[in-house]
Amino acid sequence: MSIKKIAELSGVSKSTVSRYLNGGYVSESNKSKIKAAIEKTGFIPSFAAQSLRTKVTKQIGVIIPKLNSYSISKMVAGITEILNKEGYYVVLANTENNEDEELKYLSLFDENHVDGIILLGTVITDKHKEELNKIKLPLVLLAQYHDDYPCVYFDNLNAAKVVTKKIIKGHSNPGMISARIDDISTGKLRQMGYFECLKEENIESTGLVYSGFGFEDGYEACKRLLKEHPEVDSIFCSTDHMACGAVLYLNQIGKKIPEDISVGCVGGSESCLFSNPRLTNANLQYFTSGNKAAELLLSLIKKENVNTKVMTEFKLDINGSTKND
Amino acid sequence: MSIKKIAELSGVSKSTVSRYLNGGYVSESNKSKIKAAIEKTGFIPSFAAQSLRTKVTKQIGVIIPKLNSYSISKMVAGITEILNKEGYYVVLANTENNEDEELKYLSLFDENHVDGIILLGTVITDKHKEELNKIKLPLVLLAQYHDDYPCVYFDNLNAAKVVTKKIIKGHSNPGMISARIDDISTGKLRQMGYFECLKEENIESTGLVYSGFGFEDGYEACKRLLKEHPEVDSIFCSTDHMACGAVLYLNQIGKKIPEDISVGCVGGSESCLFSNPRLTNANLQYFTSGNKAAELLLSLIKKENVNTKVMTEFKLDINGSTKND
DNA sequence: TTGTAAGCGTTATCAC
DNA sequence: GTGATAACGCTTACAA
Repeated sequence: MSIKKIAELSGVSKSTVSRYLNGGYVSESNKSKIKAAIEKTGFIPSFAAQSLRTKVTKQIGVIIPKLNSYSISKMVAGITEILNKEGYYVVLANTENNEDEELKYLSLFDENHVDGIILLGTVITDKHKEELNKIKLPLVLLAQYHDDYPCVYFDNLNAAKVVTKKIIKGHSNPGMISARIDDISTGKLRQMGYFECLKEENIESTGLVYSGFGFEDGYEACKRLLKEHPEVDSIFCSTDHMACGAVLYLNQIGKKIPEDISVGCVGGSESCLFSNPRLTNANLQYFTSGNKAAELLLSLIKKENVNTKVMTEFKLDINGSTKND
Repeated sequence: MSIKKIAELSGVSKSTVSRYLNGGYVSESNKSKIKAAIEKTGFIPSFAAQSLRTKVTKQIGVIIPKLNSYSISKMVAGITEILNKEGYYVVLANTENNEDEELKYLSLFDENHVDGIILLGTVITDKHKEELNKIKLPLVLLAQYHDDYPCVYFDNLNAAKVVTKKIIKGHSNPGMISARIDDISTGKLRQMGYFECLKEENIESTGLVYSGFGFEDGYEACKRLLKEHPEVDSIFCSTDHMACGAVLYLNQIGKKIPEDISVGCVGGSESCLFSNPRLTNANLQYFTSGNKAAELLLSLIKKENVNTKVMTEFKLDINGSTKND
């Protein structure tokens, strides 16, 4: 089925059908003839022919490092929500944390395959920069800040600060379970937030231990923290998964949360609800950030003049793991 | 940049470049000239022109009801793993549980936009069947069984049966928290599995309550179950989220798991690990099922003669919420 | 308001 | 082995 067939069926020329499809001048009588023919045949214009001709694909490339985490799923969901609503298709490239794959898709997408690109949460290496600078298409970085490119990112520092402030209420020996600081967002910035808060409140940190991102890692880290600093009575964790592990350990050794020890984290995934008690956390609102990234990209595609550095807001979600004022 | 430019740069014709790209006859000397030109320019063939000409898009449409759940994320991850590896792009359509959207994407995709379609876990209505029967492209249903279409689905009944068998070890008053049975996979089949097991083991069910899918729902359902049947000493839950809620309630009222009461479920998401103790569950291996669906679709595209009804295997994951033999 | 014709960047056919 | 040339299905000047 093609525009040519529709033209024949309705007794007009190809161009008239094309004009009908694209909202150009068509007489009422022809309009109805064409409409009838299209409905009868279920005709849908060829995507390939359209984009070959117009250089518009109505597709957006979304490059993700992995699809297994709550946060990434939510961001992608937020992206698709906006994009599908606006008539765009989302082309998903899952790189499984493989930098070369990332670069491959970047250049693959750039060659008229899509109208814009969203690159999700990877470390931007020099190789990336080299490739990114070649990109001719509008591009948005999501979940990471970078001076040189449009981006949507989290307020990691303040999120950490606000949670820390909450967990130390009614406690005097704060501790932290931190992600490694070579991870800027999750490690460094959140740790900075913790220390900035303590400084403002004029309290010393009692102890800090490093931990991997997993639930188990948090469990082990908590054990270590309490062994080294048994007097710790509040724990701020870089991520929710770690915090869940910590809570499990505290439960197992009979600590009362939040009476004996309070816990808080940055994140906001479901795991915060599954823990007992529920975790006080700074909810990063991943879904919304996905929305924002999609909106920013659409603005760039439309060549609108917009702010290309978008920091998303977090929401302090107060639950049973911290004392009330 | 186009094949024509490359031809000029390397002093051959368009067709020779095309042949080079597609592995046809090209002399060694021309090969190296063309190779050099392509490398210098970073040329990538136009996706639109290729698919207009060949009718092959190297894109697969994946239609999902939502992207917010662990199971769907995992399945999509499994799909992208295989497809990206095979050089296909995944075009994701998120319908937000909207049936009309689903039908829209089905017909949109069918018109040469993609080479095949994976439709993920929705109820197949009559309207769906009407639309599905129109589809000319290869199509695979994932996470649901249907007589009329190729599909990859879970062994819900046996998964439930095996978990039930495990939780009743050392207990004599089984109870169940069940999803509503109008949901065939999650509700009906898993309930059937529970009862089939009890029948084989010659035990009566002490009590059954219905519950929504949420964590909270499981919590409330567990409360109800124990109120109506305080003697219940093992609980089988249709899903992991429900089970987590149940475990939380049991912890709160001071029941010892698994000594006083054992708990198990079908599912296998992270939440099973976050609960205390960890939940014995039938892991449905969502990721693998995504793999399988992608593989089946690729076989169909290649017109290979394969079995179009694929039941995936589950894995009994034994954890602290049930007694050992 | 409509139709003709050119062209988007490929691949496929065929003659050389 | 190679190069013209037509064709894929659409949009868009331009002419009518």
